Amino acid sequence: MAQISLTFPDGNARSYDAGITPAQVAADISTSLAKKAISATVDGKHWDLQWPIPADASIAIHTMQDEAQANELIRHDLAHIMARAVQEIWPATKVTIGPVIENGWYYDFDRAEPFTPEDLGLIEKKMKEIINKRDEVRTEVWDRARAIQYYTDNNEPYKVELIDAIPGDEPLRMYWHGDWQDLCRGPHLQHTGQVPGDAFKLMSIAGAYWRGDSNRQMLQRIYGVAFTGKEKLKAHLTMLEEAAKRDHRKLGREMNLFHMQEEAPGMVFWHPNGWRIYTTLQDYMRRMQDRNGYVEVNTPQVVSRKLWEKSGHWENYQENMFIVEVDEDHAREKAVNALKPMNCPCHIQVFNQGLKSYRDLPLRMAEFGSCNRYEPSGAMHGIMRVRGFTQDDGHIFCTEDQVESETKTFVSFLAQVYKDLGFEKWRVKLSTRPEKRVGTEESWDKAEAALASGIKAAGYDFEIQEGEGAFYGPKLEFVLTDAIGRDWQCGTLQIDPNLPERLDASYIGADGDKHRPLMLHRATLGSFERFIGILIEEHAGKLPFWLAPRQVVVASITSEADDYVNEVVETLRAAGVRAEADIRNEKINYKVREHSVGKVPVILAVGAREVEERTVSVRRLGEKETRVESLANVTAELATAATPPDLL
RNA sequence: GCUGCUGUAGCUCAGAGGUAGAGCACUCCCUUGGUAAGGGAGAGGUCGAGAGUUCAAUUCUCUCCAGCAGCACCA
Repeated sequence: MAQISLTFPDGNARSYDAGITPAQVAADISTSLAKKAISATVDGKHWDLQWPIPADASIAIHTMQDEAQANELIRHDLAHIMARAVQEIWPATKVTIGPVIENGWYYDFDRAEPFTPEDLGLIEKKMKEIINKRDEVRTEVWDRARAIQYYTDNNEPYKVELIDAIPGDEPLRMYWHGDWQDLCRGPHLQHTGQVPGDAFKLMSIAGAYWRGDSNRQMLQRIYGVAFTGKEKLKAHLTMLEEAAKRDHRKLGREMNLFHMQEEAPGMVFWHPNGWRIYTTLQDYMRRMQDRNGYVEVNTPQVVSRKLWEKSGHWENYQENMFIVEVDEDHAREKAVNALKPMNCPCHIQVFNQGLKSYRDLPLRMAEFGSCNRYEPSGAMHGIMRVRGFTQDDGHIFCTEDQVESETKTFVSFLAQVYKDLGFEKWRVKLSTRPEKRVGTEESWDKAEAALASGIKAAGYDFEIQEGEGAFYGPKLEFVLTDAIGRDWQCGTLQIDPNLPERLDASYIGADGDKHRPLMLHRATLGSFERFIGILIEEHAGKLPFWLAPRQVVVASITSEADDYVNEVVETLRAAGVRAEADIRNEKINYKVREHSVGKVPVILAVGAREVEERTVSVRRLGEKETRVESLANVTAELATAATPPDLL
């Protein structure tokens, strides 16, 4: 038997027979480790204790203390245990796939009857039974023909299809949890009893397309969460409850920011408080863009079909457009228009007026552009995904050589904006060439490289989303996360050589000839609607003072202070602070509670003492203590806090 | 758009085949109270829309609309 050398994390190496399993290695080290071992990492790969190690390798044995590996195994085993439970309860159910995801797993089933919420309880109970049985987990490697035959015999067509889709003809790994079998890459635990029976929970049932293809069968997906211990599960569930309180839809109501109603699905009715945030943000963005060399324009909402035909949207985007037909009786001729779903074609129209010189490039054109898109009904989400929205849009007309430096400039600009708005964590994704695309490989190489080096030059890292680019060019996505961890693309930067071509944009070069500019689509916030939604969730409604729609409430403690309250409000307003009086006949406790719930950052309470001393009692949102300050000091302090960061 | 669920007062929700309730919010009165809900009274609803079954439907059935979760979509 050949010998192999295994190197442990501490640097020591031991010699074993080739084909030894990590379970045997653990047993060789100590009986206690053999008991506690759950898996191994062999040459960087997560390795089942039962898999033989063929050659020299590095090895680390894992126990439940290794959170990452333990979670993966627990969740993966639970996926199998859940599928087994479902098939034991409803034997006609067909199984498909069940991967580990963040915090848990899901498994997709094909079953005629829909699962009900009550079924989740049944399944959980059955899962606990399986865990208590401590059934052995076994694995074998089968050749494809045998596996296909097996699944055909067992009437599991989805598994057959999965095998067919696995490239090459390498053998397949099979796993058993007791008598229940699944096709699986592994690794897994050694018996079902290793899964903590009190640290998982089935969360929800939802539809999901087989293989993510909306033309195919809709399956039923069950989601679960699982952790290494029940305290961790509890902490996770508590976190979800807390996150729900930050939901912008809930806070939007509580802070009286906006509403939406049935008659205008996907459209926002902004209330005074919400609109205050919106305009404050817009004023800030306008100043920032002015300072960064943008020229601002404004273009029409309703544009003839003819332009959309030229731009290609009529052909490729029509189902997402609001088509506007003018009534024949009132129009000279029947005209078909569409509400603009994006601003780019209009910006090219502005660019195309008059001759442009290479000296004009890069030309940074911005618009707070209102767009309307007929989004699929199921896609809408509060104000984060809507049908009517305003982008902080901009298009940079430039040459190929300018792309990298424009990218760098834009990323730095965006980073400053996000920082000013209180976002520490955001991610950049680079989406590369998709399968269906236009343009040469060479131009894609250049474009992708220009974006990549532009981000690096600005000092940021990025992830790559293979094949996720637009058909005309690669793009950057700047992603923020909402209260419950869903990603939202906010900023974007896309290289587009296509639209300038279609709409015949050109400039005169140094050589006196006409040239085609490139167009960079870019947005920093993305849309005011989505960004404000994210902003609310990020700050749990407690916006930075300068952005807060209501900044200060001056509340009287007794009616004798009413005149002074009004004077304080006047003083603050004169200093540029959004202040309002609350001289209602209510107790100070009541007023403090109400304005705290309404997320007003500062409450100034005044009673007889403050009137006498010309002071105010300052209470900041989220703080218990109050302090008494002179009116002059507080006014100066709040005036500074109310100043947008770019004006400080 | 697809699967499932939901729709009752401004908000959060209860309710039953016989015509609707609570708490908070709102209005008025009493209370002038020192930092997260003082007390009392009052007003408020075509029970998402339409059709069907029934002596009778807000309740049961169907269709539509909207929302929620997930999937798909997001040049």
